[in-house]
Amino acid sequence: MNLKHHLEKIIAGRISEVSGLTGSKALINYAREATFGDYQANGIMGVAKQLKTNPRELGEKVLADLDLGGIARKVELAGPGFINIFISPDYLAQQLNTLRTSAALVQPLVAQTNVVVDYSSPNLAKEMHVGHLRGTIIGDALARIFEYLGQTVIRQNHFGDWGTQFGMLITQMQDMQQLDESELKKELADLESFYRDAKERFDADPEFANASRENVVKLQAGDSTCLKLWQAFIDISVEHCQALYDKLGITLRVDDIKAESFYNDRLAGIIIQLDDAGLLTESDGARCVFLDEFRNKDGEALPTIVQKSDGGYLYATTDLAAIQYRSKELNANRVLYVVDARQSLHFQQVFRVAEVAHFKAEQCSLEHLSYGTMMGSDGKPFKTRTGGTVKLMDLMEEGIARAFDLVSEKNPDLEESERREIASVVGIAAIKYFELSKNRNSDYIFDWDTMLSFDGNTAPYLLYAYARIRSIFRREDIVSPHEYTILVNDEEEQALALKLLQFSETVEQVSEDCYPNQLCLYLYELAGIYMRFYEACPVLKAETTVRESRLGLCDLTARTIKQGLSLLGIDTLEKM
RNA sequence: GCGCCUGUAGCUCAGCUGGAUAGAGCGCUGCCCUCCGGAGGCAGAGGUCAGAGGUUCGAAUCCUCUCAGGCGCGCCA
Repeated sequence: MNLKHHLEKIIAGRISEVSGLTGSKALINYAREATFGDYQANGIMGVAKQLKTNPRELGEKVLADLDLGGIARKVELAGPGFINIFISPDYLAQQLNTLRTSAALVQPLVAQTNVVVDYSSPNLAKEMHVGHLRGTIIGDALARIFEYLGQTVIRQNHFGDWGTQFGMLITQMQDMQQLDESELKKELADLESFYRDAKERFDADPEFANASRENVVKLQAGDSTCLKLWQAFIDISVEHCQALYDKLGITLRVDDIKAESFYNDRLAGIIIQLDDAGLLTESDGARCVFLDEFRNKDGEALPTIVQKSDGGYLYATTDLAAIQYRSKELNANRVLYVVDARQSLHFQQVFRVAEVAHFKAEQCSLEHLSYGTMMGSDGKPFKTRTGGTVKLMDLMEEGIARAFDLVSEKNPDLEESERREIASVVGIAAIKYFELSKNRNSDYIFDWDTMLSFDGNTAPYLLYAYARIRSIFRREDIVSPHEYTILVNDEEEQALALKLLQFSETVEQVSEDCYPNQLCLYLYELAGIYMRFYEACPVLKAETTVRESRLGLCDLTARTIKQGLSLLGIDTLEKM
């Protein structure tokens, strides 16, 4: 039940009736203070203005025959024309008892859509580094959320596997043609240094550089030797990535890979279609699309280059082919590009070209979900002490090691193996949650101490809150909390009940505007409200009926935290 | 030069389509409590929301300009 939407519908309908204006909005929002109720409608003032009438009078009329069907215990007009809605405890209890017995905490959305999520998309030439962390984690959380809401999610890992640097890598590999598979794997164990070596030779040795350029051409022309070497390299690189995804708890699989090379044989067709549509212009030998809305510094048209003067294609071409594939073949309703903010101009151009060229269906929405950069404590992009990029695998291992120290300090009596297990969950959770809890638009400062803190909006705090609730149910005399009937009386019970009911509102909201930090905030607030409830309302000491009701609230809280974290791609622990 | 993003408490960050007295955590000050696992609860101090105009009954939020930082801007991806 999405109470917010429900109230919006009823009250907006009432406003329309009274005002005679169709499409009036109630503008339901959470009330900021308890004295203003639980929800408030802010739409009266705007409508009154339109009608040039007194907002209080209009409010009175709206309230006159308003029937919320037992949802509210009190509805009042306040201030210049707010409608404050106080939710009835009986209604909360009734809703929670329905929720308690249902398998899912959130009902699937009525509309069934195909959602393509393009995320992670590292360059296979190199090892994944911290720059890939944020997009990978945010994209994965969004994919999970859409799936949970019953949408058909199509993950697309748009690997970079076809750029010019592969010529260089192939040349480097040519020295190893006689190696068998396991020996080759050993050579490629550290992709980073393999790449570095190749680059060094490329820069120092003209013969090597020439061979590399030739290899690019050969590769793209389908030369079998080059293709074989390329494929061997890609296979190993994909394995590296998959190991990383598994460790990080990312749902991407080999089947989700639609690398750049996948679109290779469609690129010529893209050019032809653009040409047929009369959109192509040749400029300095390159083939470009010029659109009016994009202009450069001198007010001149800004090109989207789709074919280089040497005949090669660019990533704009590949992205156009991908749009066509996703819209026309995958039948996407939404395509979400979880890609960092620096590419925003590129996407604006490509999306617009795709639209003008009809590469996408009318109702297919292309959305660039951009995100900011990870900074070090100095406020500059996050680097190693020596100024290099931080490998993702190293980062995860450091997180786990730090979590292990922390667990060992807090709980030294646990077996080491158990502490290791806890550490691997806490360390990964801390990193992921830290990324997700921030508004994706802003740059943020990476800080181990904050993300591993047990205070504040962090993974350890939530994991601890969860484990603590669960510990109640390990008592022998508590068998099946799902059976308990929930009663809602005390103020703290009401607050908790309402918050629990709002889980679906939050998840649905995130599916609309794709800000997972809203879900993090919800979980943090839920845990806080629960703590206040637990502080004020004795559970185990209460009389049977109340005790069981409160156990029911505890159980529902635990389930909600677990489900919420799971949507963010974070595991929970029964003990920690 | 043009464009995009960012600027909120000492620090790290929230603040949803404009709504009532701008919030949280850390740090600082004080208080309380022990049904689970104190990795707890409550309260206080701390803000010209970068600055200046404007729109509005109402602006951190929308518009314009200025300042500061980050990023992008024809054949890399």
